[in-house]
Amino acid sequence: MAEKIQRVRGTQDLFGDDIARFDHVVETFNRVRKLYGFRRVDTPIFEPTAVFARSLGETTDVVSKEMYSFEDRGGDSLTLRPEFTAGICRAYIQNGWQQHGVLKLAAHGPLFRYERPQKGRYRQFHQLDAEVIGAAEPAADVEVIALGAQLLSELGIADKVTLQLNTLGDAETRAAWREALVAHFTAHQDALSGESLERLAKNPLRILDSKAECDRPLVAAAPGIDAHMTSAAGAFFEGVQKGLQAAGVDFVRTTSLVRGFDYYRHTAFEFVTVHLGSQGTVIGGGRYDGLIETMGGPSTPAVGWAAGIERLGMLVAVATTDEIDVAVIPDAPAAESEALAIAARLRSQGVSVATAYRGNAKRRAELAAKDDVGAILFVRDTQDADQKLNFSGRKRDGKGKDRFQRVLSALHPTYDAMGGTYE
RNA sequence: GCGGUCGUAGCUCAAUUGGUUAGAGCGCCGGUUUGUGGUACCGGAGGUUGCGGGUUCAAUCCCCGUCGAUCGCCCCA
Repeated sequence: MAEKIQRVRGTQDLFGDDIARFDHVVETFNRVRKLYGFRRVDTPIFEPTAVFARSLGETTDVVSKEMYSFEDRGGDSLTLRPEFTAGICRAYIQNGWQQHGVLKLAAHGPLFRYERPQKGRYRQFHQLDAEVIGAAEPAADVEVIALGAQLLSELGIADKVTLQLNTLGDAETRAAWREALVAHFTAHQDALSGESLERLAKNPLRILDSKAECDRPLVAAAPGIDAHMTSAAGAFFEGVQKGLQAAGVDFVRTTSLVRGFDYYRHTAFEFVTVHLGSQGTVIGGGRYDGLIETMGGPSTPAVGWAAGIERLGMLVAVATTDEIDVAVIPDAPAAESEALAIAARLRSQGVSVATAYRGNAKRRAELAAKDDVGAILFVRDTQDADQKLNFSGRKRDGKGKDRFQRVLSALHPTYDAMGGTYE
């Protein structure tokens, strides 16, 4: 045998229970987003590298180290999308979607990041995405967050997840707060962990969610954003909080919740769980009023979130596999073609049918049992109409009579008699 | 990128301080049995113990490397 080829590191082959969970999450998302009027959008899986490089800032580590970038045959630098937002913004700008006024968009699909895989973190992973583009009002933040909350609720995992909420203020607030943080941590830099010392130079806000024990007291003593908040930014955050309360969405103010990039303004939020180890964020989002302008578009306010499908899938109860209504089994080889005709008839009438390709009736009944079908319809090789069909309910779930009647009414009228058992 | 743990039939796992021919269940294939409510019987195939090197009379077991999985760190758009 030739050498085995294995899947690329950090990718997954989804099947069975895994893909059932995956589908359940996506289907639930599609149902819920329609309740909020979010329209589907689908943008390319790869884009010019500039789409992501420009949105993130050319020099950041994520751009240089964590993107799947390559040259195509024409020599252009392309990148497999590491996020939805930048591609959607590119589409918004390119297609002039301002014409639609406030746009509420939903997307889902694969994303790619070159990272060390761990639980709930893959190199090809999948997200749900929701964005409101063109609205500067707190009500937009409230609506996207409420959408996320209802999604979690309908997935049956709301009790496992907490909404953490914070504000990064407007540009003025953020700059003043950042300056105060740098001053504070610089004054105590000999007490900082080595990692936080690096953050102090590169990304001081990130010190706030440091996991190092020695940083705790310094973080606790760090200046909060509230003292530096402009009245406009304070009013905005107040509006978001009031709106969430009105919408019945519980949240916890989490002053350590920050974002790494400059285009983020005002609201930042994450739905987090303690059930998935260190990769506990299942939905993360915020307001990014500065992004579209940074990418060369008109100054456009926007807010949105993305959710990890794999992570949500790990939290949901096992979705039941697609149940088959009935297995049609010929009792003898001579009844095979009649069984096929009956199966075709039932399927055309909306009854799902399992058929086996080989084996005697006993064997096929065993296979049907293994596949968890709801009932078995035996087809006998006989001219006696009363003995032709035998229906046997298999499951004690109280739906036996219903299955029997569905099968009976879906059969061709020439089958006017059927023996057997059902509940 | 850094550190810990792990890697044995298709799957889940065994195998005495390093010791003979690496086992079981499930699954798969074949047969028997004759009909069906998650459970019958008999048999069979299937492994270079992730891969490569080293130590040893002898390695699934010890050492090094590598690939992969997993947990944490870094990062997190």
